[in-house]
Amino acid sequence: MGTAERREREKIRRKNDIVDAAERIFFSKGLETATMDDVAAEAELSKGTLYLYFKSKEELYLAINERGFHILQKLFAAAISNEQSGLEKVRAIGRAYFEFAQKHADYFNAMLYYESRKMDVSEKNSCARACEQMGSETLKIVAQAIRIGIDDGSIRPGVHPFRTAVVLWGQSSGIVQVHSLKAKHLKEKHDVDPDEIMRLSLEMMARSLQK
Amino acid sequence: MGTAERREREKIRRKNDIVDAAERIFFSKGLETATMDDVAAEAELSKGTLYLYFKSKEELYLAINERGFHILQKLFAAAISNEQSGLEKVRAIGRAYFEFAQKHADYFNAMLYYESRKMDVSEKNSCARACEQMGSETLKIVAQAIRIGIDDGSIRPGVHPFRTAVVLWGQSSGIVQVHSLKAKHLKEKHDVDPDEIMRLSLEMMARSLQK
DNA sequence: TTAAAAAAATGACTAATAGTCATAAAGTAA
DNA sequence: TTACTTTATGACTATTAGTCATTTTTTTAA
Repeated sequence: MGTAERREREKIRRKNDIVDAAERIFFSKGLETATMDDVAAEAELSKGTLYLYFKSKEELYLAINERGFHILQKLFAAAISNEQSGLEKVRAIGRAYFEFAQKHADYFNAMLYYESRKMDVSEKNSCARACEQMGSETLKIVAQAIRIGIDDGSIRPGVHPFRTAVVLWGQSSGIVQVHSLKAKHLKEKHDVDPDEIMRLSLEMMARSLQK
Repeated sequence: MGTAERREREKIRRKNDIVDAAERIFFSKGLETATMDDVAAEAELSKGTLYLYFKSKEELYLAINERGFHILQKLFAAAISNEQSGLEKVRAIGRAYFEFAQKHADYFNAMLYYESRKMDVSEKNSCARACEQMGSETLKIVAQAIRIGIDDGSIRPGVHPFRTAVVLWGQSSGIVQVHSLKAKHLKEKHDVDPDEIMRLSLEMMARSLQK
């Protein structure tokens, strides 16, 4: 009889429902302000039960991060397939990342929150592993696009695909962070349009791959 | 009589001593793990007195950040004056930033911790203002170096100095963050030398300014 | 159907820690 | 010496992550 299997399915569904509730709470109250009691109430569960499914607040964060990474990966896959040349693929990935940060700002901020913290390797949480794995895959996607660009001549030869992918990823993260965290400041104090900064950054990154 | 003045001086010295103690505690225990009781003990003060000088843990963090910004600004000033062409000045600023992140990793991490958090404008703390002010000045230094580069021909005309400065700043932040937070991961999982990533990033940023 | 066993759920409880405040000590001025 | 001001204290409160003994529900098997 499939009792165990059914229970397994229900457990997964339940975890999903909890993450749904956690998102509603975390995204509306802010990651730090929201409490586990809030999440338990929103999920219509006792606190003890909540901890039965997620053994810490961090694990809940990470489950949300994992969802964010999934969205991002899909956007990247779509971006790549829509373009011909390698350079255009790389540009499209950059645009997709910027789009993600804007249209899925909640996920982006949640991911930013955790990415900017040193995570010990010892924390071998399954979500953490999944996120790390997806990060690596993303890098490989960019490196592959660069390789295609070198072959089709849209990217100058001599660039090291993987290392360059890491650089582009880091640079993009920084710009998107600036856009997300300093948009108001840039606009009000320096009369600079944050979207223009993102476009300019994309252009400059593309330029550094050409010639 | 200069009683009030002397008291003012002593208050500033005391605040400094507290920040010294806070650094020892925060830098050794980690920003989140360290407690205000720890800091009070290290400063040989009661907790109540500590709160007389800094009204929150965040204000202490910010006082540390302010010190970090000062160091960074001095490094930038030195970097600029050591180079001739505008492009070389910009490169030197980039190198100085990377150097700061490595040689003053504690300050860098403290700054990163707060920079990556949305700070409300309502929090009109004096240290927060000072940090913001220094951030703006730093951007102006970069923009000025770009202007010099356009004039002396080492940077292509047509770049908008201030916007480009913002882009370079954002990109550098991202790369330095990657270097700081993912160094181990890059080395172990991808066999990539983090320092090489920083050098490559500098080279690519410089390339995007030339031609 | 029922009793024993297993799994899931509960919420009162603990521990940790940021921040407060009534009280006391030290310093200043007359 | 006395009245007043500033500085210092640490016991106390409030909040919240995480635990655990107990209860409720579900499953299994006779």
